[in-house]
Amino acid sequence: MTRQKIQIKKIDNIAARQVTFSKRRRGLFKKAHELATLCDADIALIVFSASGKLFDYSSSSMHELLGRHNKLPEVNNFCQPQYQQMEKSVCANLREEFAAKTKELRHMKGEELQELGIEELKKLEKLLEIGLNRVLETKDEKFLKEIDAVKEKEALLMKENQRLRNQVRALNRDQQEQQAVGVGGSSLGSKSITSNSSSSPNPSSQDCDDISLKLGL
Amino acid sequence: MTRQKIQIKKIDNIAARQVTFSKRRRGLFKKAHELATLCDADIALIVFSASGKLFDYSSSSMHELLGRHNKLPEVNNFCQPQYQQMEKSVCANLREEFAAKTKELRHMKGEELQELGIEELKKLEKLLEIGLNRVLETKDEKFLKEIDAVKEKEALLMKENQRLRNQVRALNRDQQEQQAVGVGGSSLGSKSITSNSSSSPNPSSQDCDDISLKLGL
DNA sequence: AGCTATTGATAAAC
DNA sequence: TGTTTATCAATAGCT
Repeated sequence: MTRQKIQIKKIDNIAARQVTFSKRRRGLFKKAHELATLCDADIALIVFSASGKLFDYSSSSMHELLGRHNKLPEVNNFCQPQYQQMEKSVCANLREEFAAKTKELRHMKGEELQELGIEELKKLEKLLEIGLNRVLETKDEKFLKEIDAVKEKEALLMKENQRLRNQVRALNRDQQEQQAVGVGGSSLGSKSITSNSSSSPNPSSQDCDDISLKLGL
Repeated sequence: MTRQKIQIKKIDNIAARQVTFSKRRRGLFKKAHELATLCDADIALIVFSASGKLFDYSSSSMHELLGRHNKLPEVNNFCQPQYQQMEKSVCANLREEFAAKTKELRHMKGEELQELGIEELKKLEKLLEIGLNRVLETKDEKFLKEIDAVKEKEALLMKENQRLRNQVRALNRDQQEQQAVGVGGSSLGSKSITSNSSSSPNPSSQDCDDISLKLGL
């Protein structure tokens, strides 16, 4: 990948393969460590060289348990026990972390505080205040968003109302003109529209009032 | 590592941390695969995100075994003894609960709040207020206890001081009486006591001042 | 999610 | 293996 790009396929030359293995293995472990550190992730990494030699890395909490791999280096009957061991240790470790997390959560809920010292309580207080503030901020944001959404709806409704009002006015005008000309015949459709508009003489302003009321809460 | 070099330590910004996690995780898996392919190595890689989500990679031979992570226990019951399956399902459950607890804790710390609705945020707010109040109460209790303890100590010290003062006064009186009678001989011990008391003419009130100062902070 | 300027990783050489 | 160097790859900060 320098001097020249290489293809990702098994390296034929044995010596070159070993060299590359060493170098890339280091790089891989470094990357694993960086990811674990930067992103607070738990990582377990096991590498067997082609000759069967074992290398492993595990971040933080898993380290102790997975470290047992090193106690049985060559004797390892390969992959299966390795994996099972890893699974077990991950599980055991998970239990531990679970217990720790549960306790932390209880503390944050104000339970079992007696076991804490004053300094720990002060830290907890700060943590809770930060959390509370963030919650309040987020809640406000959500409220504002909702208000915006309602306002947008309001604008649309007012537009639509205006359109309808104009339509009604136009129809009324048409009808009056027809009556003025003395043409008595009228369709059932236009009749119903007329009756609707007459039953609520000023529908537009009333709708607006309703909306403002809703927005006012 | 581009635009600007970064330090390898936990990324504070939550969104940035998630983005980096995604990017680097891909990179790590790619590197693992390349190493396995180029150098004919067997590699197992397990990554838990901070929120408890599992990602894994394994080369060739381990693939089958590690693939079982994601499958439900009842799906693969071929060669595996039952207890291992139980272990696995227990582990899977634990992982789920762990993830849930982690999320709850994050919410309490004010992280990843966008995914919550207003009602949930209100509940969270209440929870945090309750927790915070309890912490404040407990802290106050601890402070009061400590003050009581110090006060008790103060009382004991004052008592002891009184006793010592009386003793000193008695000894001084004795000495003066002896001198008045004209008996010049005096022991080395009484000499040292005399010199001590004379170097600090009013030891009792001074001690009291010190204690009040300490209590005053 | 996609784009670059940079940093980082590393193939080839010793 | 360790070091060096010329390149290629990964990715941090933006958008």
